[in-house]
Parts: sequence; structure tokens; C-alpha cells
Amino acid sequence: MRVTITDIAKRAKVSPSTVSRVIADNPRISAATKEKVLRIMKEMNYHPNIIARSLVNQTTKIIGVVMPGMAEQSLQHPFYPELLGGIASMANNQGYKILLANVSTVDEEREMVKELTFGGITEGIILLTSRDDNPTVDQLVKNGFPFVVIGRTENPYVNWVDNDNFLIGYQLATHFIEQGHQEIAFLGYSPGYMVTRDRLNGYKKALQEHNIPFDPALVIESKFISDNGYDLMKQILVKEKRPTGVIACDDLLAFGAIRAIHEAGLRVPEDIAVAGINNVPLADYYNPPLTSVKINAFSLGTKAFEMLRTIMGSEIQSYNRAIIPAELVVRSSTQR
Amino acid sequence: MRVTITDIAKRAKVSPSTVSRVIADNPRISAATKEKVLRIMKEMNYHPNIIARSLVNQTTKIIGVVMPGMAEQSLQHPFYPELLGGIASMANNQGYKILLANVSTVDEEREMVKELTFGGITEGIILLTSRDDNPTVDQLVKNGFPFVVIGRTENPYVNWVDNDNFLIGYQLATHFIEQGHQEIAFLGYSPGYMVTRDRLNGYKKALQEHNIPFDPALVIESKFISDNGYDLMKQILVKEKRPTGVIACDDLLAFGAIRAIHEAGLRVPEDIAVAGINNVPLADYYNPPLTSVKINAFSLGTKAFEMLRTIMGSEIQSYNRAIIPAELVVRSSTQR
DNA sequence: TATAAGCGGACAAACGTTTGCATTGAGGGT
DNA sequence: ACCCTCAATGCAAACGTTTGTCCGCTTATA
Repeated sequence: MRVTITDIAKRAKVSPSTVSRVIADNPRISAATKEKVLRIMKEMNYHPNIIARSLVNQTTKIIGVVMPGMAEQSLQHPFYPELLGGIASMANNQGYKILLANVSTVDEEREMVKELTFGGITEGIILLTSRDDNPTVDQLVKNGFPFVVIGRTENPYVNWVDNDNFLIGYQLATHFIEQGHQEIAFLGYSPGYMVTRDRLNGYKKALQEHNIPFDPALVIESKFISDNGYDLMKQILVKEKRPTGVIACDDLLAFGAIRAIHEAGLRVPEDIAVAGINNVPLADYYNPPLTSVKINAFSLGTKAFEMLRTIMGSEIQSYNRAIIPAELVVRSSTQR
Repeated sequence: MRVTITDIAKRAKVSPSTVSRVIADNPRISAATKEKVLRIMKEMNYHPNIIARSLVNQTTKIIGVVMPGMAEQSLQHPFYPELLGGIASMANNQGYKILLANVSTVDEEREMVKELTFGGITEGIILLTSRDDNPTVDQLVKNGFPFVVIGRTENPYVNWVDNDNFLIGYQLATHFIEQGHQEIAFLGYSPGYMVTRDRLNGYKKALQEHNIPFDPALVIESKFISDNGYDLMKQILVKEKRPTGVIACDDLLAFGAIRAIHEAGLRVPEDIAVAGINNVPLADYYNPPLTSVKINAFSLGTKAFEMLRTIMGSEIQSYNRAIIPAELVVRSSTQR
């Protein structure tokens, strides 16, 4: 049997309310009794029951983090844990805990979000998603629960945090063009994901600014992160018009692509230059070291939490967006 | 204002207890009222308050997962998220949620665990640790809270799940020896971590069985995962007696080592064979593809949860251990 | 017909807190 | 000596559930 506030009260010969006020450090309690109660609390190894406390003051100090398909390969990507780390570190600082919900299907996601919003256990939600047709988001908007999405969302009523993926695509393409490339493949476009769409658009913009015609044949679609770049790159290498540069939507894709290029007897960057996105730890150690874009996932996480706190704490409705700067990291894989 | 069970009761002209029993699908409620109440619940968009429920029946369906230094680089390692995914998927199936606690310091860990155990919010804890002098573990043992550690622990009163790291070291070394190697370096030994100690011992055993003298100079210490293998490998390459094989305690270390070897103008595996541990996704795509050991982190997670459930559900005290088999994956980096 | 049995539902206590308000007692001003 | 004030503490309601017990009604049994 756990020791409760009344046990303390009895032992200290005061009322439970007094004990409660001691815990809250209420100034109306005299120093003498405060000290006595505290001593007894130590003696009996008392710890307040968070559930009971939550019930009365309707606040749990818990936020929910909903991630898609943790069971799948996607979570093996270093991006997720770094993001999670950002959220967690900020949350910790402010005395919040994180309820982690991993969902595999859309239905599961909807059900989980429903439970988290109405169950009274979380005060706010951070949702990881980059698919743009997300019914969960609409649902959250509808019932006015505080939430922040990581990943740009077109629904105007949502608060989100993201990198500027358009700019990322633009900067990468510009970098290639400045290095003298004209035929630049775009690897890993995935129509359902806004991330890749934005990046592709940025890429197009850069081409346009330099009067390079856009060639749809150079865009290779894939199921976002999961597909491996090796196979995708092979698709490119068999084409008659071989590109001299490859922008991959993810470093892992880029690694696969480089391997395919090597196998074809070509060199990186001399024959084909390759860049990835996300700047995974290995990018720097790969052979050749891979040009990439540092996404600052950790900051993405801290910012998301900060935004969520703002929303939860404020009476006035508002819709916020935050852009976390990404930075191009040029390495040998794109430098002659 | 959230809609409560009494709101439903009023509207349905029944008592709150009846509504509660409808939710619990209690057979004492007639089909007619059950149907009526359910309809009204839908209409009013009712969802039970989990906090209140938890308070009365002393069960939250939440388990805590305590990870060290999420804020640090360690969590970027694919191992953690895969493990987390295993825990989460199993937890989800059984209607449990996960409270994620990331702690940066030992003090923080102790404080967090105290809160989780006494706060009444979690029913059990999974602790990730591989340091063997862990005061948190002793604390948990002392107050009899159900918990499982991921990582072998010497304290006899703890339940744990782990790979057989001794066997992993043994198998890797044997593999090298069978390939004709005699001078095999061991990269990434970290005295504070049982996992690397076990692996080193397995390695020694294999040497001994083949009458190869153990040479301490071939063991390169490092701060577990964080150090990069590139620098460590350089330390080896300057030595007069160059090994022909390298066992790295982690794939990331191995990648760095390979890079250093290449830079020194040597080839893998012809001049020096290299193997890692953990079998990260990239191991298969690296150049050359890296021999590694599949750790099955996902199973580690599911098993840990399963064990925790067993402990929580059982009255009788018992101390359980589980070994998740690891499997050697031989690739070109160690094959002539 | 009287009564036991059984069904469906209501009542109220309990879970461990917090908090507005009431109560008590001491001290000070008149 | 009286009242007022104020400080320190106690009382009890409330948060939203669950659940043991009791009650009234119907139906079957003797």
C-alpha cells in the first residue's frame, strides 16, 4: 500500500489540506509545521500521486508525440531519434513528460489521437507527418486540441515547424549548376509527400533561373525513404542521356546511388557528382564524403515543443509557422 | 468543458454507474439501455477520462522507458529507435502506452525513476543501460518496482534482456581466425560498459582456443559509440606490428576504420579485413559491404516488454533473463 | 396466492489530491 | 472588556470514474 497524503497528515497531527499546502509551499503555513511535515514526508518516503493531482487540477504535464510507422524501417533513420531528442530535452527542462505513440496505419493514428485528445492524459500533441492528405490533422483542427505538426502542412489552421524544403532543393540545384552541371537527376521524389514536392520545386526554380530546361525523365520517383538508392540509380544509368549530377532526397539514397555508380565503373564526383539530404553522421565518413544538407532535426524538435507550449498557454487563437534553417554542407562528392 | 459520464447519464435518464457498466460491457445491463446509452455517447462525443479511471482502479496502462542521453549523439544510432520500435509495437498490441524519459545525467536518471515509480503513473519500467555501476538499478530493486533492464546486469535481482555479447565476440574472432588471420585488433573497448567487456572476453576465448597469444596492444579503447573509428584506426596503423583484421564494436566505428585504411593506401579486405557489430542498414551498401552482427534490436524490445508484462502480472517474485540470438552476417569486408 | 429467485438498475463510497471557505485563537486598538 | 484583524489551520466539496451492495420489479415455483 502506497503512502498517501492522509497518512502523513495523521502522523503529523495536521489535516490533509495542510500537508497539501506544505507540498505546494504555500506561505500560509507556519515554518514550524512546514518543517515538521517535511520531515515526516521524508521519513515515510512519501511521493505525491500524480494521477490524483491531475484529476483535480486538470493538468498532467504530459504531451503526446505521434510518430508514424515506428515498427518500420523509417524509424531506423537517424532523423527521427534526433528529432525526438530535441523534443525530449526541451520537455524535460519544463517538467513535461512525453507519451510516445507509434502508429502503423492511418486508422491506428486516428484512434490514437482520439484517445490522446479526449482521454485527458495529454495536454498537447506533436504530430510527425509529411503526407499532406492527413485526416488526423483535420480531426485535431476540428476539436480545437493544441497540437503542432512537424512538417509543412497546407491546412491553414495548423501550427507547424519545418525546414524550408523549397530552399533546400533550390540551394542544392544551384550548387550543382555552379559546379558546371546541366543534367541533374532528382532521386527519390515521392508525390504523396510534401517534403519531396517542395524540394523538387526548388530544384526546378534553380534550373529555370539558369535557363536550363527541366527534363521530367531525370526525376526518379520512389517510396520516400524506404527504397534504396542503388536500384533507383541503376534506372538512371541505363538511360541514353546520363546525368552528370544526382540530387538524392536522402543520404541513404545517395549512398546507394554511389554504390551503383561505382559498380558501373564510374567515379564520384568526376563522372557523376552526388549529394544527399539530412547529413547523417556517416556522410562525413563515407567514401567519398558526401555533400549533404544539415537539417537540424534537434532544433526542429525543440522548436516544436516551444510552439506547443505557447499554444497551450495562450487563450488567444493563433496559427504559427516556424522555419528551421538548413545548411548546405559541401564535401568531396560534389567537388571536382 | 469536457463531456463526462454524468452528462451521459442525465441525458439517458440512467445513473452514472449504468453508463460505466455499459462502457465496460457489463452483462447486467439490458440490451435496450445499452443501446440507448451507446447512442447518446456517440451523439455527445463522449470519451472516458483516463485519469479518473486510473485513479480508481490503480492502473494506468502506461509503462516508462528510460533512455540515457537522448540529447547526445548516442541516440542517433539506429540501434535505439529500432529497440524503441520493438517495445512500442508490443506495447501497442496490449493497449499500453509508453512514457519516454530521456535523461542526461545520473542524477536526472535517479530523479526521473523516483518520479515514475512513486508517482503512480507508470506500472513498470524498461531501463536502457549498459553501464554496470548503475545506482538507479539498485534503487529500483530496493523498492520492488517492476522493471526490466536492456543490457546484461550483474546485480542478481534484476530482470534483463540482452544479446550474448560474449558469443558475439567469440564468433567474430573465430570467423577471422578461420579466414587465416592471426593479428586481430579489437576496436572500441570501453571499460565502463559491460557490453564491450563481454565482447572482448569472447574474442579472447576464441584466440585462446586457437592458441593465438592475446596482445593487449591490439585492443583500442574508446568512449563506446561516440568516438569515431577513423581516429582509432589511425592509432593502429602507425604501430609497427600492423594487424590483418579489425573487429570494431560498432558498424559506425568500422566505417571510420575502413576510411582510415583506404587513406593509408591499403585495401579492405585484401590488406586488412574489417567487421562491425549491429548490422546498420548501410552495412550492406557500404563499399565494401561490411561484415557485421545482426543484433535484432527490435526483438530485444519486444522481449523486454513481454518480460515486463510477466513480472507486472505475477504475484510470485522471480528473476528472469532472456538472450536474444544475434547472427553473424558475413560480407565482402572480411572475405578474400 | 405467497414467496423465492433473478434481473436491471440506482446509491454511495472510494481512489488521492487541491482549494474555497469556515473556524479558531491570539494580539492590538479603542 | 470589547471588537476587529490577521495568521494558521481544518472542513468539505470537487475532479470523473468504478464497484459492492441494496432495492424494486417481474417471473417462475411450490
